[in-house]
Amino acid sequence: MKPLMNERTFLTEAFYHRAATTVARELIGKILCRRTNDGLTSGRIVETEAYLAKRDPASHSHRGKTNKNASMFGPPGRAYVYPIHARYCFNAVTEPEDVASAVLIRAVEPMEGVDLMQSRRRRTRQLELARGPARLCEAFAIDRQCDGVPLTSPEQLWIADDGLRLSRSRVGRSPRVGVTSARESLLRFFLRDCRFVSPFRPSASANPGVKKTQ
DNA sequence: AAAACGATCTACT
DNA sequence: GTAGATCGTTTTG
Repeated sequence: MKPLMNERTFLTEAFYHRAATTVARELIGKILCRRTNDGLTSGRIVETEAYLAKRDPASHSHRGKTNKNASMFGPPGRAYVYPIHARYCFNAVTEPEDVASAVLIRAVEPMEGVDLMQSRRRRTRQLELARGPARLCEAFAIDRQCDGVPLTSPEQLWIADDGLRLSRSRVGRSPRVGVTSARESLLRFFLRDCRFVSPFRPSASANPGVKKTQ
């Protein structure tokens, strides 16, 4: 496990202050880091999905600001964490304040704190530990208390850059773009342009719950 | 206070 | 590939 976590390389607000699709693509290969009383966990981001502010009916911000999606309307570089199906999903807020776009982190490849992750989830194969937006939240102990926390300082939750460079062309749009709900089925067009995967994504095979659309 | 709702997961074929 | 589980949160009566 080679790359040492240099906390001075964390991404700052300027990184997130750009188009959600750009941030989604560039987050591939970066390192999600989390520190709790239990210790440090980190992992390579291998799959992301942008949720656009306007004209994207799948975005939680699409029908305006509410208590629950408020942090999406806040400044970029903060967490938007939101409960679903008895678990949680983690987003990084992007673009200027009030635009309300965000990037969902869909999968991470565990690096540090694997034992801790395995104790938080039930013992699972390493590549399965944090593959899936709700799985990674469980592995990293991310819940509603993280909603709104800044990602722009290496304290409890941040994203680091260890210098790995993936060529733009190798960061592809997801070949498995699909639908996970009836509502999402209306959104194939958007998904096609908003999901990104790492060429080094673990387990190129099944992604449960995702159906083919073509 | 009860019911409905998920940007999902697991187990199993 | 899919059925059934899951439970915190919001919505409804």
